[in-house]
Amino acid sequence: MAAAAPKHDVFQAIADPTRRKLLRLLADKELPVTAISHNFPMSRTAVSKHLQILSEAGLVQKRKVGRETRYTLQPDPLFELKQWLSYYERFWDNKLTALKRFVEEGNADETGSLGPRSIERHSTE
Amino acid sequence: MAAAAPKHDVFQAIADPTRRKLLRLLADKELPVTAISHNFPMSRTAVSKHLQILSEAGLVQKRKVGRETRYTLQPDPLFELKQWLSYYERFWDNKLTALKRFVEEGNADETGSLGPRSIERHSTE
DNA sequence: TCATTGCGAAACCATTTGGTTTCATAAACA
DNA sequence: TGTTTATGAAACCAAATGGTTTCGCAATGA
Repeated sequence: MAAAAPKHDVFQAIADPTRRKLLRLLADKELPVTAISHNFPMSRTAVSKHLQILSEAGLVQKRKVGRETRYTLQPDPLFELKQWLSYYERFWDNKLTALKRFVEEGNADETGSLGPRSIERHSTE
Repeated sequence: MAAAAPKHDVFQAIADPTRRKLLRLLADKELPVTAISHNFPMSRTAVSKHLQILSEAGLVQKRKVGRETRYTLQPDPLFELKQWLSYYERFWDNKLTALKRFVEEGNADETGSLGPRSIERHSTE
């Protein structure tokens, strides 16, 4: 047993926009590497390496079928993220009204890469 | 507008364990750099650079007080994380919760993720 | 059998990251 | 005034990251 500490954790795995896009892509479908790579502006090998990282973080499952390796989402590790995040929920619960307005104004980004300057700084002090 | 795209986004900012620890530390307290750095096994300068990255991601606020620079948590950008994560909740949620959310959201809308109403407390507390 | 397809491993490269030490400067204090 | 304190900027470094191209090999198919 004694599962060796994985080299890549969930936080690191989702830090890269390509890998976030991969997770979305594999959320419902099971796809082989080459098909996956057609969705990205980089080599198949590069995509394959991203898939490896996701695999090390436990975020995707691979299955060999003939000469193909098919990948699909394995969402369980994301629960750790959710737990981490839950600590901070109390903070925006307080500001719920402000955030609600923000979201309803349509500022939410849907690209998955999510532009940073997301929420304007209200000088709260 | 025209605000130059910040170099660091939330996903990248929280990828580093030191920075996650910083967020926790500053969650309730407002602290100056030197005091903060006492909590970490690295130089003050190194901590300062982490704080800069968090600042660029909008996750901390700095305030100059005399010769000190005091930092505190600015949790709003974490909401973006929650939004991203919400897409995957259906995978680990039980069917009842999923149905509940579906009903509460009225339906899948623009982001395909969540509207303000889905800000809900989770059992994690 | 032989060519093709799907894939990972390896070697390589440029850039980023996370750390260091040193230095300059502004604020506080004796 | 002169000294100490708090901090950021700069220069530097090793390692990690994200990409490439080349190669080998197993599975498929003509």
